Amino acid sequence: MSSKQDRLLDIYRRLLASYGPQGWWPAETPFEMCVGAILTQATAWRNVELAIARLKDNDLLSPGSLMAAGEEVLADLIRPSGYYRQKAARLISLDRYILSRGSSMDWLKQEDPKELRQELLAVNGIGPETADSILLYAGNHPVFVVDAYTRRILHRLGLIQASLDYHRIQQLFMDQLPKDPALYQEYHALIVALGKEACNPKPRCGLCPLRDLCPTHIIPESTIPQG
DNA sequence: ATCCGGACGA
DNA sequence: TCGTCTGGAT
Repeated sequence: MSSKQDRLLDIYRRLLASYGPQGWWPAETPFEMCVGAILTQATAWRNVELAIARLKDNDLLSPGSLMAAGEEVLADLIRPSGYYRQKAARLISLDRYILSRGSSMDWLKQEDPKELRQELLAVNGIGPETADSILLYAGNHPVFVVDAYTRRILHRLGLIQASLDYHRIQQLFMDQLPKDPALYQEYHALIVALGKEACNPKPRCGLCPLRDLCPTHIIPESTIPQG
């Protein structure tokens, strides 16, 4: 029987059964993963793919190459991913940091994730979600990634207040789930799948595999909370 | 018009 | 806490 303790694991099993393994992160190298993490900030992945393809065409997906290209060239290439001036500056900050640590990027998997997190957060353009994404998907560290979908979905499921902060939402997952990076990688990806397919800002509960355990879908439409 | 796999500065 | 950054898809 499922108690309150393993509800998140139960939700995970349902999402996996409905959507299948997502196989995240879609990148060929750790460096490409980090670049994607910056480019996808508040941006649909579809647009990020265009930007990454353009970088790849110009051989700019290796450490050092972004800095060498220069901010303006970079901005022009990543234009389809939006926020292109900000993100060009952020990619250069990222590249500088990676060069300072070693371009093989082995350190990302080998060093203490708590120390790495502090360093990442000190880089311009890397906030909590981006830092944790890099730790989880490029470093294979057991750090759960929280994004806007995660907060919205948990709130609609009645599991948290909409105002609960990043760290506490992260703790909720990490307290209830085994510290397994493969599990965290798949779970976050499945949450994003649910957020895209069904749990939109205007929820499409008819498509939702969790609707039978969600209090939101039985509320009349006019009173559905918009948070 | 609305919404995207946020972060930063005021 | 809020305004801003920006293009692309629906």
